Amino acid sequence: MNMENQIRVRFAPSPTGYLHVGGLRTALYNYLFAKHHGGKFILRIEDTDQSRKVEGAVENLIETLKWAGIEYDEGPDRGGSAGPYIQSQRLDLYRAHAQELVNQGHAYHCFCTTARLQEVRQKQLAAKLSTSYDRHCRSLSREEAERRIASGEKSVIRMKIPLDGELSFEDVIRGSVTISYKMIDDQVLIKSDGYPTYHLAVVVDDHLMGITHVIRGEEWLSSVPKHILLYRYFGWEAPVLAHLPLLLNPDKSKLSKRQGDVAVEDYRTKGYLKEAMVNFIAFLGWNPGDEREIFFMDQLSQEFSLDRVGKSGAVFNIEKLNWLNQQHIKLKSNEELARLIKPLMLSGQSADRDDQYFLKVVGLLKERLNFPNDFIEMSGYFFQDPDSFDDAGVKKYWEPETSGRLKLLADRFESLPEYSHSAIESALRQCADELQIKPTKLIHPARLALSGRTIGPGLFEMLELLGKESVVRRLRGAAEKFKGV
RNA sequence: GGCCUUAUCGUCUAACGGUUUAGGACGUGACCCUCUCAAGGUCGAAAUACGGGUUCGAUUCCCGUUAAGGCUACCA
Repeated sequence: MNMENQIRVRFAPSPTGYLHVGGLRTALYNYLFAKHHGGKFILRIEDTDQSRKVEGAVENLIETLKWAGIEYDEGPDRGGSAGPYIQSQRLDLYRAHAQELVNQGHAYHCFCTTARLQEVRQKQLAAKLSTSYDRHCRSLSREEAERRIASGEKSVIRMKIPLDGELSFEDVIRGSVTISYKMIDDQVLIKSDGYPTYHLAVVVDDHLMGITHVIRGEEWLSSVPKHILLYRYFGWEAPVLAHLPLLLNPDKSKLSKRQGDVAVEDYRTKGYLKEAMVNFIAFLGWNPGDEREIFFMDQLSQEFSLDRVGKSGAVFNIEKLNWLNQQHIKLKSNEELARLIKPLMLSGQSADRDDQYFLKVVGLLKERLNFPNDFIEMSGYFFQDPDSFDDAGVKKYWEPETSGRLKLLADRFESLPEYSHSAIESALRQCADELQIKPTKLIHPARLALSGRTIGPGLFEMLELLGKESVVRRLRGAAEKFKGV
């Protein structure tokens, strides 16, 4: 592979707290695109807004990406040849580049106060005009600007937008887009605190880091002209652009916290598998073009292509996520699933049983799990005798003769020379036969006696796994307990 | 308000002018399987926002309307 032509993409979140599911998708698409083309995926932290900085957010972001299996080749904690990967550590770079723009006449110092800016805006609003900076300082001479800076006056650096004309650019997903310069403000490049704005930093970094493709959310589409203009001012080649459709609430508004969880970690703590999450997120805006639905990360990277990314926003449909979660649980081996479940259990819940037994319980309950967590609530009776019995179940299944029947059944099981699934089943059916009742008259009460519930795995699998001793004990115990019913 | 973007079943989407009675999946309804619950299977209801063009032929191309979303900060 030719290094010159190697594809380099990046995910550039700002550390304002948690990783948003929309951010996860952006990261995922970038990652998949890089992997698919044998390129590099870079993580860059965009922390140029000091007021929005959140303690621990970077670590949290990194941790969540790693959980999802999105590994980056270069980033804050990994290093790389294009570092540093945190924008607050690159301030000199932005200032130097902004100065270059000033020197070339593509940008200028602006001394307008916040108060004046607000006043201008108020007037525009009152006159029902669209709000924009009135370019008050654009005509200041270099000499005057130098003088005011020297005298200690605060300023920002703004880029010059052409006064008329328009700019067209190509987006991989959206095709050709044209925006008139009249609609664009003389954007602030360097803020009065010396930090760059997003627009300057993103262009400088993407270029310096050799980014070939910018894949990001649609909310950036409108600011592309500013970026393209900056590339031109610097004499750089702009990367290929791809603006992803947004993720939506069920009511089609932009996905927000009010209508459900938006933090990836929330889904993680709820017990969604990373495989399900990745599979689901990948399909929000992309599909393989055929009818396959279940995908793992490596298949996704093999097949991912920007050509198959849609243009319209996608509702985050939790029902489908749930289904995918269930599918991925079923696809896990008992061993894998057990590894996920074990840490969730209280130490006493399964401590007295060996791993083989635990694994078998997992296997028996796997199909019934929507979340790994469900196992805890479902599996109690596999580890200790039930201490409560479903009232409605007792009422429904327990007849006056039932206790006697279960005692007989217990006797039969006890004397079974070989305690296997088929032996258990034929013993029970034979028993029912002798009692001249249908097997279900034994099956339902037996399940109740063994588990305290009316729902659960097949009775014979359960009986076998529980073992003769505890089955006999539980049958007799329940028979005694409910003999007066 | 202005600018930009988008528009196929409730939801995610397929169909890159004709192979389409618009396909699949989730959800939903019925049925089957069955010792319960799941799982699985079968069948069903369910969509091209609207109006104009272009074309022999439009879900697909163009225009308009409508609706939704994004942007409109010294936030990203």
